[in-house]
Amino acid sequence: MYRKNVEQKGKLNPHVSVDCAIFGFDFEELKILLIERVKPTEIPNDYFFRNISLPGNLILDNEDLDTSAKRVLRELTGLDNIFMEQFYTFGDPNRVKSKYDEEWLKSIREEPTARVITVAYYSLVKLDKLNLHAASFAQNASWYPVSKIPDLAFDHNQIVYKAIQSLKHKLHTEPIGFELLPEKFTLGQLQKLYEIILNATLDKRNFRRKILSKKVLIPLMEKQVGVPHKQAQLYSFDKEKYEEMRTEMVGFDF
Amino acid sequence: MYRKNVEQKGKLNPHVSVDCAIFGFDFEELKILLIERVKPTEIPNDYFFRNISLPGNLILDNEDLDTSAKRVLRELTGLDNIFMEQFYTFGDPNRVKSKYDEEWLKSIREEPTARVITVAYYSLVKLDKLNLHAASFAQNASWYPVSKIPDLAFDHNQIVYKAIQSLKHKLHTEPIGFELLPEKFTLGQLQKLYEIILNATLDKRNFRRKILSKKVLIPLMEKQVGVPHKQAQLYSFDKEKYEEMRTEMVGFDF
DNA sequence: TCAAAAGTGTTCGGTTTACACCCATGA
DNA sequence: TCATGGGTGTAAACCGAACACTTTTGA
Repeated sequence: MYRKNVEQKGKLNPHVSVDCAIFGFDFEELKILLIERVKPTEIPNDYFFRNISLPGNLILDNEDLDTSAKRVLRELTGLDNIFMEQFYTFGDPNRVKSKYDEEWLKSIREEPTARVITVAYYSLVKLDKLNLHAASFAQNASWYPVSKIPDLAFDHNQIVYKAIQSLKHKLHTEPIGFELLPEKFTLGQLQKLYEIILNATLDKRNFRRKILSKKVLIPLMEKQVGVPHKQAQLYSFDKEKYEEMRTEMVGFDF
Repeated sequence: MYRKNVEQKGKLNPHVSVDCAIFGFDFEELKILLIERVKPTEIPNDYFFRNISLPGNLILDNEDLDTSAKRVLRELTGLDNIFMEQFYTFGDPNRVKSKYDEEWLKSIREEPTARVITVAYYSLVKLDKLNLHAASFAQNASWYPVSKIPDLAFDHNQIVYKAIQSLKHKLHTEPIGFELLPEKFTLGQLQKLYEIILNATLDKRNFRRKILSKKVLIPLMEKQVGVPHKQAQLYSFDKEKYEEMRTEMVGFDF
């Protein structure tokens, strides 16, 4: 059914796929969205096997790589306009690592033995925008803390590792943290996000000073409600202003 | 002949290529190595056309992407152990931009209309190690200043642009400048390299202080000779020490 | 009244910047 | 002797790091 769904939209290119490392932040941990497929197997005394992997798919033959990655995201999350960036391409001829991988490919691909290279993207989603029960939210997708990622199919553990590296690096140089937070957020939430992704503890006063000095946060006329402590000022990210500033100056460090 | 030469080594994968942006530095400018192929054409009154492009080739079917890029480099320059890094993958279905591109593909490819996505690498070579007259230095390859790059085949102008961006970025965060200089170099040469690649002027005293404070340059017992001014101290880059330091600390800025 | 996070300034030390003159060499 | 790049120190501005207490709220 999955295959059919895709084929309606064009001819699959059996040689190139995209895989997406989709990150979310729940104010506690950095999470990654993985899909699990269960398939009966012919191996005796082993009637099912689990195939946990990154969401991804073969590209369509008339489709740009970015478009393809966006499609994978939309099919899985129902979301458009998600922050997304290509970070690396994996092409080890031995990417298929186990008998399970082979079995799995046989069950979903027209050309299961074709060599496939995969272009990997990471993307950042605002969890509050995501409706996990949307009809479009297909398959057995679930969020895993990046600190507890299981054994994945193919070379996906390696891809996830590199995705996290790239994310960390990007967080140092561009204001992408906001992509993981709701439109309205507190400085405390932002700080926690930085601390968790960078795996460091930051000084509250210094962090606030630094972030506010960038002049890309808009303080809202609104405060947090329903928290058992002092209500924090809410801010939103001024993307337009940031884009302006970025074109003017070089090296806008975060 | 070119095709045959490659096919001896394995079966070509007609869907994926690698392209290499090879940079060199002659103490004056940053240069890039481009190849030019001239082919008779059937277009009336237009008996030849020029095809200037990045060196690149289809990958072999049993070959890793990095290996493939190394092969392209070795076939062209005769050099092994060159600094090399994958920076982006280009997969626009309309990468073939002109009638010339189509013609060219027809003359060299088994499947000239197949869609090809290309994994792009940049690499840095020490010009003094390169023997332009080596037998292995095939085809009409020549160095172009990056400030004067002609119209290239396919989407290669775009690839070059992104390669230069990546190189600049990398130069800020890692000591890759040494890869473009001879083993023994002066601080003046190093500074000039930074100034040219980053397109900025740097203060001599501050530059020296900063570079020397990293403690990865070994002052040699040797001075420049044959220059019509004071002879400069020669240095070499202590790669081992740098690797050590890098694993210990994070964020070794250049 | 308690727990939990919000909010707020100052000091210190290191880093970055700006800046100018004499030196050694080959032509 | 001239043109060319090599080599050097210091002061001021700036930036990052460290650090502690009061406030507001809901439970």
